[in-house]
Amino acid sequence: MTAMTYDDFKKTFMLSVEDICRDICRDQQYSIKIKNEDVAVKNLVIIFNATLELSNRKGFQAMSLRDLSEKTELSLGALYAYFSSKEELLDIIMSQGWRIIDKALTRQIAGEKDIREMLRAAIKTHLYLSEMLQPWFFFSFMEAKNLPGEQIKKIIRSELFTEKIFADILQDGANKGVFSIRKNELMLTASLIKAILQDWYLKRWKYVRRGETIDEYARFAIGSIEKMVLSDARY
Amino acid sequence: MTAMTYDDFKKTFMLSVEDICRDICRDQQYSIKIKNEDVAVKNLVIIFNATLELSNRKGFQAMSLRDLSEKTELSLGALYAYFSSKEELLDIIMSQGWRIIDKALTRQIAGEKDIREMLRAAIKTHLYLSEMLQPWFFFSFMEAKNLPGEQIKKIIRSELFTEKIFADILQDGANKGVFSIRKNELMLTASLIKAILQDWYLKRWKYVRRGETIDEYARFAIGSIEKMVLSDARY
DNA sequence: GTCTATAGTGCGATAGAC
DNA sequence: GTCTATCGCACTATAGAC
Repeated sequence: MTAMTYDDFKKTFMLSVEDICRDICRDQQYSIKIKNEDVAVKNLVIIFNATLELSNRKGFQAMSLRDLSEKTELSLGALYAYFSSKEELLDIIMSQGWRIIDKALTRQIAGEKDIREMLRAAIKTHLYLSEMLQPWFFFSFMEAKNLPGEQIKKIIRSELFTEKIFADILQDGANKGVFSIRKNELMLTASLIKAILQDWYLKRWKYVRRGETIDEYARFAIGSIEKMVLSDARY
Repeated sequence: MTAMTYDDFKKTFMLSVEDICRDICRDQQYSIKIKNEDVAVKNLVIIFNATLELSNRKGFQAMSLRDLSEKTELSLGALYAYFSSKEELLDIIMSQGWRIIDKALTRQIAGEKDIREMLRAAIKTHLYLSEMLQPWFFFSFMEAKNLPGEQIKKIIRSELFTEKIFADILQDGANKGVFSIRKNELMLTASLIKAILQDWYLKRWKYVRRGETIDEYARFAIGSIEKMVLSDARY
């Protein structure tokens, strides 16, 4: 587990986007009018990718359906067979991301006994997941404030949930004497870890430009975080 | 210097927004039609604050001039006496932020001799500046990708410049044996410091909700960063 | 200097042919 | 299932009264 790389992660957790799109097609709550599932899935994948790319370049609001029509090579009318409004498109994309995250985390077994390994595994899982879904993570961070109230609550809950995972590991480690963290700095430390993990998908352009890989970043992040939290008795 | 608090910083570097607006009024490159400077400055302050507030809630693109008109209690026609287009408004707001940052950094004397104090001063200066201009920093991060090419380049240059400041301090400290940083991890460490500083203005809602102050955050950030970079010989 | 009224544009969304 | 053509609306921006 310790030596898990991004490639290992992808092999284990890779969920084909097609499968997720198939789920969405069958979901009664959306109004996808296409009956032929293969056609629907194929085009949904195209639409999602195009939406993320256009939105991440100029913002979802600023992306017109005419832009999307051009990029997907589907007419305006055809697009409306896949969603009933631009807002529903946003909704489907958000739910698609949550579905993948849920599935990935469900498959992730919290089987680590050693607290230090638990922290490492949590860091890697979060980094690798955000790498796999980088456009979606970037999108949901950037568009968060424009989203309808229900979506924004989900994002905040997710932010706090992730933080809680780290806070619990830190607390556990502190109790066992493995970590040394001031009592009133527990949440701050968890936030700081989150900030480090988030930087990878928010500033990906910078890291890619320097030729840094996700595995190098994970290694560096783990090393830095351990320097902060491991008790000095480690030597 | 070490014990500088946010209040000290504000007293030393506080630049009245009014003064910056006065600068902007006199700037020939903008087409502000109001001749009475006092009226112009007063309303510009109102317009800037309203724009930042509305944009940070729902995005600049999504904010209509009707929204802005309502919030500022100025009519649509009146607004156009202060800028010639929505894009120019964006331009003026960006330039207003840069002006304040330039002035603040110019006043900041890099008088520290001790390398450890230099790192602390740099961290505090960046945190305090982003606290003073939090809505602007948040705005320019969130709207960066929607901005015209010239503005986006300026933001990227600023990101890399800040990072370079930290990289130089780290390199200097490493040469002197005060810091212990692997050679190939210098830029990663600088990026990590930036990420920690950035989290304060990006997730301000979270920290404020928990009742954490900027001074506590600064203290915690300095402690954490020093744990990562100080060589073990410090004890 | 600020207002109201409106011109002109491009958007999201729909209708109906194929 | 996909297309073209078009409706109605809300936006940015302007004109002209006060």
